[in-house]
Formats: sequence, C-alpha cells, structure tokens
Amino acid sequence: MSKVTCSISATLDVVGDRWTLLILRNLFRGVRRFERIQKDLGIARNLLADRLQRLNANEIIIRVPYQDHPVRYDYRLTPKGLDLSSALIALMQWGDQWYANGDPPTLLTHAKCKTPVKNVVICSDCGLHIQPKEIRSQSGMEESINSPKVGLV
Amino acid sequence: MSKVTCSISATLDVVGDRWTLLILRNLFRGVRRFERIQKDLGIARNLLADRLQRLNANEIIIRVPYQDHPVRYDYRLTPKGLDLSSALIALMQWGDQWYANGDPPTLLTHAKCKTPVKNVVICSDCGLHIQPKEIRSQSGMEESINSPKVGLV
DNA sequence: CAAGTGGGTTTAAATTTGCAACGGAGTGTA
DNA sequence: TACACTCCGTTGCAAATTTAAACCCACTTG
Repeated sequence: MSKVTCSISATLDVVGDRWTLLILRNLFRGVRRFERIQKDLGIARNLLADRLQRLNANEIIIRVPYQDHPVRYDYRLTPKGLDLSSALIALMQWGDQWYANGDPPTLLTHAKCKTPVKNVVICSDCGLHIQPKEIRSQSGMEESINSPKVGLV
Repeated sequence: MSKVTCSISATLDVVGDRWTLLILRNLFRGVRRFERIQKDLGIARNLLADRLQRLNANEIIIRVPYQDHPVRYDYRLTPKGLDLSSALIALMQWGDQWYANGDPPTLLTHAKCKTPVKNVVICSDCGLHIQPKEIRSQSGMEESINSPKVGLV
C-alpha cells in the first residue's frame, strides 16, 4: 500500500459517500440484514448490495451466514468497523448540537451509569480537553491547523 | 424546522458529500482562499463554488472580504464550523489507525504540551473512557446500539 | 499594453444514482 | 398440488450529479 497523504481523505475514500455511514449506523444499532436495512433507509437495493460488498472488501464488515438453502447473511462489524464508532458519535453529536433544538432524537448512554456519552478531544499526555484553537497540525510542509489569530471569523 | 429523526443523517445532509469535509479540512489548516483550495484538492471549480455557497448558506463558513475592486473573500469557519473539528479528528484518527501503517501523514498536537491529541468517547458523568460495546442507544423504538452479545463478528 | 491572478460560470461528456422489474430458493397456506 | 410470500440480490434504463475544460470578468503587475 502506498503512502497515504491525508488520513481524512483515506477514510472518506472508504466510508465517505451518501449511504455508507448510514448503513454502518444501522449495524451499530443491531440492524444487520439486507431487507431490514433497505426498508429502514429507503436505499435502492442495488446500491445497498454494492455498499455492503465494498464494506466487506474493505474488511469493515463481515458476512455471517444465519441459514443455508438459500444461504443468508448477517452483516456484522469487524474490529475495524467497530472502531468507526467514535467518528459516528462525533458526527451525531454535531447534528444534536446544531439541528436538534436541545432534543436529540437518539441518546447514547454509558451502560453502567445510564448517563449520556460524550465525544471529546483530549491531550494524550496531560489528559485535558482541548479546544480546536489549541491544536497544531504538523506534517510535511503544511500550515498550522490554525494560523495565529485568524482561525475564527 | 421539523423534528430531526437522526442526527447522523442530519449532519450528513449538510457535510456528507465527497468534497465538503475535505474543504473544511483545508479551512482548519488555514487554507482559506478559492484558488488555494482548488489547487490543493484538484476539485472542479464549479463544484468548489457550489460547496462554498452551500457551507455559507448553512452558516458553517462565512465570507470575509480581504480586498475590494474586485471584492475577494477569505472563507472562514464560524463557531458552528469550528465545532466540526472533533468529527474531522475522529475520521482522521480512523484513517491513521487503519491506513497509515503507524506513520500518520499529519500529526495534531496540543499547542502547549506538543504531544498528540486524541479523540475519545467518555461518560459525561464518571468521565471514564467508553468502549463501543458499553454504549446503549435510546430513542423512539430502536434497538440497542449493540444487542447483547452479537455486536462483534 | 500584454500577461497573470483570483474567482467564478457555462457547456457537454462521463459517472453515479434511483426505480422498477425479474429471478431463484426456499417457506407458509389452502 | 398450487399460490402467495420472504429474503437477497441482479439487470436495464432513465434521471441526476460530477467532472473537465473552456470561457469571462475585473483587476494587478511588468
């Protein structure tokens, strides 16, 4: 595999289309069969077939037979697929924040505490929460993620 | 605004196309002008014009003139746009994890400590890190985000 | 004045999508 | 036995999007 130049675009190449993340959302929620997903999303059947194949090829999901004659499959998340949960949660959190008027359509809670979960960016050393403007971006020859004092409107 | 039924799809309606998140990535990195963004991404000019207009209409970016005659604009993130940073970081982190072979093309660090930042899901009450399987999903009449013991392959 | 730059719009071709119908291999019902 | 129904796709075609490339306008620079 060749050197990737941007992990965001690498990710979007795999899951960055109109439907894929919504399909994954359903898998996270336990909706794992073709027919159920199709009905829930209203996605065209050919597209769903194509997306599932692609996710399978990329090892984000795996097909697990639940019957023979004819063989029918559950689509389940692999560890690589499960690892997308925080991205999904981050997207969901933004939608909650800006489009739900204080009434999130779905609430994710910590199984033990029953309190809501939260997606945050922290410093891997000091462990503190970090604001966007405290972040520096280091790569080949690109600018900082926020050039000094001009990031915000 | 009508009741949103899924914050993920609400978010994807606004930023969930092939280019929009990549444009935003550039804005986060300080690349704010039409010509620079177009050259960096190789996006078609008409699409870039369209996406910037749409982001502006959705109040994710704002146009700030930096000269008159002719008036030319910087495209800057609004607070709503800045708030997408954690989603972008989550996507980037997944790409780093699964496609960078231990060598992330871009490293985000905490300005103070110089150590890498990390996107995590925590419990808003106990503050502990949460694994995907510890999350419950509560909404109208949908299943848990992970039905008992069948989530993983 | 000619060439270059920034920021688009227009046009036509290539690609993707959505829809509806079809098929095959069962199961359930009468 | 016949008939309908379910699940999981595939196929064919029309409609919508995306793309590349050319064009345009209003300066700015040499």
